[in-house]
Amino acid sequence: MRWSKTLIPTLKEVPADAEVISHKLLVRAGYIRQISRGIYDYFPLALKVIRKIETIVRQEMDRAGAQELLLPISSPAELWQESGRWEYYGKELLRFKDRHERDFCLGPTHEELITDLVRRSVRSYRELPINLYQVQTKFRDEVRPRFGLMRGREFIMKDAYSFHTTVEDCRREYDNMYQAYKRIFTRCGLSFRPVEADTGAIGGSLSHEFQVLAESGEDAIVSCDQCEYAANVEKAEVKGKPPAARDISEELPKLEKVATPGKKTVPEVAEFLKLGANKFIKTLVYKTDSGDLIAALVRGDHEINELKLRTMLGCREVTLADEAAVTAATGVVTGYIGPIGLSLRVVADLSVHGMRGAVTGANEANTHYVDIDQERDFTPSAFADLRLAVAGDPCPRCESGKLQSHRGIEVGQVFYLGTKYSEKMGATYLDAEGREQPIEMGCYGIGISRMVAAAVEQNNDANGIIWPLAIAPFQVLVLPINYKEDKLRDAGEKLYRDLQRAGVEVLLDDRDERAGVKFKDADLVGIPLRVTIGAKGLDKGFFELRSRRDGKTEEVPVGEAVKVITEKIAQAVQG
RNA sequence: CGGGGCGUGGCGCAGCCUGGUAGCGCGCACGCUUGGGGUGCGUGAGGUCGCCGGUUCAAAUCCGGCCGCCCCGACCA
Repeated sequence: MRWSKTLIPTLKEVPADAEVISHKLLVRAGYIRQISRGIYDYFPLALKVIRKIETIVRQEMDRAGAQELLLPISSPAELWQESGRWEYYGKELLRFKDRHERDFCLGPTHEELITDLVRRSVRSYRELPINLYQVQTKFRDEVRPRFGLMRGREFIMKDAYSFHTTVEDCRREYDNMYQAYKRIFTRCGLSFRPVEADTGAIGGSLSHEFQVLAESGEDAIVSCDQCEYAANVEKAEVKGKPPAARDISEELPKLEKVATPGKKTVPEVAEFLKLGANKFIKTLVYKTDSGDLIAALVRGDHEINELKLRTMLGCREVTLADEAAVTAATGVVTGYIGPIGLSLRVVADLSVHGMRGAVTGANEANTHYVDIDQERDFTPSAFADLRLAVAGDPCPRCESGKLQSHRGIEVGQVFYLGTKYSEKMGATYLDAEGREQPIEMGCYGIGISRMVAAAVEQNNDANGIIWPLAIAPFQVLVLPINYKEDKLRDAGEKLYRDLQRAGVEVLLDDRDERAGVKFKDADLVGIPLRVTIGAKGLDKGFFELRSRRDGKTEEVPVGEAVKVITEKIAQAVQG
């Protein structure tokens, strides 16, 4: 393509509403423009990148045995009512009515539609397994869209759903998809890590996320420095230690109350009593979705993982209770709550088990207990792994490993769903004995538009974007320095034609702009290879071939340019 | 939803406190100039100052309401 005929509205100034680097660069380099919060236009270059990613995704999905189809973006409420998600999904589901006042929504994901499709078209075990996928726009009315393409409300996603007769076969497909995903992200040139994940609103019991490692990532993940274990912190298990053995002869100090006027938080009381936060038992009162208040205990230097708490309590939601509710239920102001003599149900993290010499609120204002011996002074209704994993924690899988923490951008997720949707929606098949059975399901998503942002987060410098070759909008930029000079223009036009003929994806900067402008735009836009055609070089019979990534420039004889470039591309695609 | 910030030509901003002619840089158009990292000079076009209402002789500026956008939190495949 010709630059002069392509809409690439580059900007000199950083847009005021962009925060992360990918958002800034994609806007500045003329790839995207915001139309409303979390909703963007994709300019021609952005669409090229998206198409490149989609192509890789399609090739690997097809190779893995999946088939592509296309489901509608809007769907009637009835299907969502069947699965229960019309209520469950809440405000994130964008709803509207048609002219007949019938309820509809824009699909945030497509389990309902695909399950409906399969139940109406698959009858026999002979037709299974099957894996169906689509690449399509999704809409989620996110509470807080942000960071450009990283968390949009409208975004492009590849979603696949597989259907099986047995759990084993479904697990086999899960692994098949896991491997396909590794190939996809590798081919796209991303540095990523698969991690164990929570299943969230989709449901199911086994899941991995594919996280692109980047500082700006919204997800915190931990990984073992010795073994393969890696998990989203939401999910990361914490290995509990059994309480230290008791020395019978040891004289334990008695439980005692101390005045802690006005000191409410762990850091405040710790400072006041000159004790480490790890001597504290933090008591947090949560409200469950059924309205119950429960107290959750965790060691003072740790944080409660609300997901673990929710899972343990078997409820959909837990929120920190507000102060008024806490005081109404316990008669104590927050900050001085403690498990000893508390009227609420108490659950405790393993870190609290067997604590001695501990400090916690005494359930009376401005007072804390000190020298608590957990086993002597109180017994929670249950101990469980309830805290957030942190860097330095022992690995839950291997003997000697320690966890490290990273930030990641979730670009893909695979789920084992089981029969959650098939049972609710009556998606069944007849087995060899003629009995009706619910279909086992898995689902597998990739955030295509988010991958664009993730790729830029991982591949940029002070001058702009540096696309991995596999997903770059063009492989080569041909840049004649002065388009008014016939010699340079002709050489540029010829190379452009020759490269196209050789199957290279090439953009020709045929604008009558000064060299500096073209160079700046070239760096910003991030095409991996640049051929600079200047008078000095051309007189000596060569072009300059420059790598956007490392800035290295080599002189290539005019006659060999196409060969050198095609070789370089072939080599990069392979490697 | 809670907290904070912002809304003035296409983009980035000043002006607002202390009411009276709407300004700067970039970009854009034209001319000359320059021609290997955003060239220089000149001329020019382009703005209901987010919207509605109020105060006032007079509102970008003061007051009220609403809308939009950004950040933090809650939320989230």
